[in-house]
Amino acid sequence: MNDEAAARIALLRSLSAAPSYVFTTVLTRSPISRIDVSRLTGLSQAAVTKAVAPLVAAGLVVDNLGSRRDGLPGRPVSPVAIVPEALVTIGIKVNVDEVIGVRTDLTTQVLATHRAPLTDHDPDSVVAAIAQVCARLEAPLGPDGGLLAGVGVAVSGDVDTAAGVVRESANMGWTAVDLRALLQDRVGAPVVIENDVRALTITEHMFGVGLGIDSFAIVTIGRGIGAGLHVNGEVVEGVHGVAGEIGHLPLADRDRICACGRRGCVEAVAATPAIVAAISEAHGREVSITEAVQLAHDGDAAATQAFTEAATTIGTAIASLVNLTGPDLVILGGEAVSNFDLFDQNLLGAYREHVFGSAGRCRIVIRPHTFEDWARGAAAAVIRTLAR
Amino acid sequence: MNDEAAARIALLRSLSAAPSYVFTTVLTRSPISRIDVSRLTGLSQAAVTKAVAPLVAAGLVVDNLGSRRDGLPGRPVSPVAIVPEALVTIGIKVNVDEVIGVRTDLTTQVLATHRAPLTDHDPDSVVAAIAQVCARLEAPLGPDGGLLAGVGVAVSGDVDTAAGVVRESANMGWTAVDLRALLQDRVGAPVVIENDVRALTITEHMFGVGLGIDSFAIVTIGRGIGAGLHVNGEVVEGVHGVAGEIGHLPLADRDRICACGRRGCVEAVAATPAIVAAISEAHGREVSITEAVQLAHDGDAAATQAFTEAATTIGTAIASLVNLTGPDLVILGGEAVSNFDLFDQNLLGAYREHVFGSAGRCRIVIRPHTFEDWARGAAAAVIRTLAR
DNA sequence: ATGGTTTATTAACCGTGTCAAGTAACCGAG
DNA sequence: CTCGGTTACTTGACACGGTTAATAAACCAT
Repeated sequence: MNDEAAARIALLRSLSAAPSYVFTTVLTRSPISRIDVSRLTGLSQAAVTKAVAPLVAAGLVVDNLGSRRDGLPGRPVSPVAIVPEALVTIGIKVNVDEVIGVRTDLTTQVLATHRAPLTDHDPDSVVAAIAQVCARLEAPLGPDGGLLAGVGVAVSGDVDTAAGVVRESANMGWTAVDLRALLQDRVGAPVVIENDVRALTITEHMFGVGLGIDSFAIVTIGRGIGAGLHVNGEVVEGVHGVAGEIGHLPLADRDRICACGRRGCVEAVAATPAIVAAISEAHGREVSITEAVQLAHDGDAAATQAFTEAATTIGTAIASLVNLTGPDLVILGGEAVSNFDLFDQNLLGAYREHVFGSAGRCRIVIRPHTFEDWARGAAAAVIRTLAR
Repeated sequence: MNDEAAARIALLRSLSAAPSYVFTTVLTRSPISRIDVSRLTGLSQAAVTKAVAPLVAAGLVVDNLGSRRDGLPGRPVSPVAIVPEALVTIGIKVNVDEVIGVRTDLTTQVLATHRAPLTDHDPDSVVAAIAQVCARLEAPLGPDGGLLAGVGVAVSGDVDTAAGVVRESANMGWTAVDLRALLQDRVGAPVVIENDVRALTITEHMFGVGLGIDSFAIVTIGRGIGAGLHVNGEVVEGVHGVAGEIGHLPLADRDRICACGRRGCVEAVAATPAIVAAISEAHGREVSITEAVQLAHDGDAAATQAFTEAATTIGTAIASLVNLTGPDLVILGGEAVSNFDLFDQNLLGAYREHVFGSAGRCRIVIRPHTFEDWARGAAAAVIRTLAR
C-alpha cells in the first residue's frame, strides 16, 4: 500500500470507540447527516462534529454535498458521505475447485474479478493460486499496491481469525494450516483469514439486510449447509472456533450417513450432493445438479421427493436455530437458493410447524449469493478489521 | 427498604462501568486483593483503589481483613471482601403447584425459606400467594423492610424483563400478565420479573460453575426442558423474548405429540411427565415418577426404554445446541438430574455421537438444582439489576 | 538495619465526550 | 426585504474517568 493508504489506515486504527462507531455509521449509511449519526450512535452532535473532522481531512469522508431543499423550516442538513475509493481491498473465496477473487472499494463494490482453477488442494498449491489471483487484481494498483488496505481470504471450516490459521477444513482436507503466514509475504497488504459463512455474515451486517439488526442468522444452502450467527450485536465464533454448524444438526433419519461420518445430519439430506445422489440412485444413473433441478421442475417423482425432503429438513433446522437463539432475522443464502421455488413451500411449512411461540416473529428473507458475493464477504472481513 | 439500604442501592446505581465491574468482581470472588481485581478487570491498580473506597464507606465491602502471612517477599495483600449482609433480597420461584420463596443475602445465601401451595393459576391468586410468602419473609426485617433491596420472581415462559411482564407462560396458562404492576404495591421493594431458566443462568454465572466463563449454557431437565444461554458474556434473551427453547427442538419421532401441540419436540419424550406417561401406558396403570425411577433401577423393560429414549434425545438436543452456539460449558441442571445415573451413559453417548468437531471440547457438568436453587436464581436476578 | 520485592495510595495529568452557548442556513410572514 | 422561527452544525469550557508515575507501606532475606 502507499503512504496515503497507510495514513488512512493508521487514522482508523487510532480511533477510540466512539469516533470509530461514527465512521462505521457513515460507512454503512452514507450519505447521512451528522444529526442522524448522532441519533443512531447515541452520541452528542458535538462529538459527531469532532469525530467527522479528521475523517474528512484524511479523505475518507466528504462534506458539503449539495444540501437539501425540502421545504422544511430550519437549517438544511449537510450530509457527509463515505469516499468509497479512499481504500481498496481484495477479497478471496476459496472453493474446492476454484479460487475467486474480487477487488472492491470501501463499500465492497466489486471493481474487478479474477478466478483461478484448483486442481490440487494442498496448502502450497492453493496459496500459489491465491497469490496469482491477487497479483492480477493488484496489478492495476501500481507497484506499491496503491490504496490497497488488505487481502481477505474466506475458507470454509474451523478458522481462527485472530491467529490467521485454518484449524480444520473438511472441504479442503486441511488441518492447522497457517494460511496467513503462508500468504503474507506474497501479497502487498495485511492478510485476514476468515470463515466463509462468518465473512458473508459480516457483509450482510454492514451492507446488507442485516444492517442495524444485531441478532440475526444467515443460513447458506449449497454444497454444504452452514450458518453464521450474530447475537446481541456480536459474531458468535464459538469458544473452540466452531459455531453455526446447522448442517450437522441431527434432524434427518438415522440411516442417512453424512460426509462427516455422523448419522442423520441435515447435510446428509439437504446439501446439493445429497440431493443429486438421491435422484441419481432412483434413476440408476449419474444425474447432474442442473438436470436434477430440471427433473424436479418437470414433476419427476424421485426428484420432487428429494427436494421436498431437503426443504423440510432445512426448515426444521432453521426452526431449531430460531428456537435456541431467538434472532430477529434469518437470511437464506448460498448458491442453491436460486432454486428456491423448489424449497419454498416445504421449507417455510416445516419452519412454521416447529418454531416456538413468539420466536416465530423472526423474519425470513431470501438472498441468492453468487460466488462473487462470497469473495465480497472476504473483503468485508478486511473492512471490519479497519473500523469496529 | 430503609435509608441505609436506599443509600447503598443509590451508590451502586450511580457507578459507571468500571467501578461497577470492580464491585461485581469483589462480589463474586470475595475475598480478593485489589491487585487481583485489577488483573481480572484490566483496570489499573489506582482505579481499583478509587473504586473500592466508596464501597467500603457505604458498608458494602470491608477492608483490612487480617493480611496474609505467606512467607513471600513484598507487601502482603490486604484483601477486600463483600459484606453479604449489606443488603437482603427475596427470590420467588413460581411453580405450577407451589410458590417457593427465599430470603437471601447479597451472595444469594439462603437466610430463610417459605412456601405456599397454589390451587388456582389465575394471576390474582398467584399474586396473592406470592405476596403472602413475601410478607412472611419480610416480617423479620421490620416494618420498613430493613435492608431489602428487591424482590425477584422467576416464572417459566416468555418473560419481558424490562417491562416486568409475563408475555406467555404455557405452564401457568398466562398471556400478557403484568406481574410487576400487580405485585409492586404489595411488597416493600422493587420487583424484578425474570424467566426462570435465565434466572438460574444468572446465578451460575455469578456464583456458580459459570463464573468467569462467558459462553455457556444451562440445560434444565424436569417437568419441562429448557435452556439458558450466555454468549460472549451476555444473556441471550431472544429478540422476541424467546430463546433457549431446547425442549421444543424437533428431534423426537414425529408421532410424539408435545403438550405445546407440536410434533416431535424433545419435551414430548424426555420431560418427566412424558417419561411417566410412557411407562404408565406400558404397564396399563398410573405410575408415579418415584415409582418410574424405581422401576428403571430394577431393570423394568418399559421403564428402561423410556429413560433411554429420553436420555438419547436430550443428548442429541445438547449436541445441537453446542453445534450451533459453540459454548465452553454446558451445565445440566433441574430436578430430574438427581436421577442422572438413569441418563448418564445414553445422554453422553448421544451427545458425543452428534457433536461436531472441536465444539466437542465443550465441558459438560452436572448440577442438581433444588426448588430453593430456582428461587435463589430469582434473587440473583435482583442482584444483577444492582450491579452490572 | 538494609536492600529487595510486592502491594496499595496519592497526585498530576490527559483523553474523551457532554453541555451550553453561539453560529449558520433555511422558511414564511409581514 | 427584514425579521422571527426553526433546525443543523460548531465551538469552547468543563467534568468525568481513567492512566501513569512517584511514593508509601509492609513484608522477606541477609
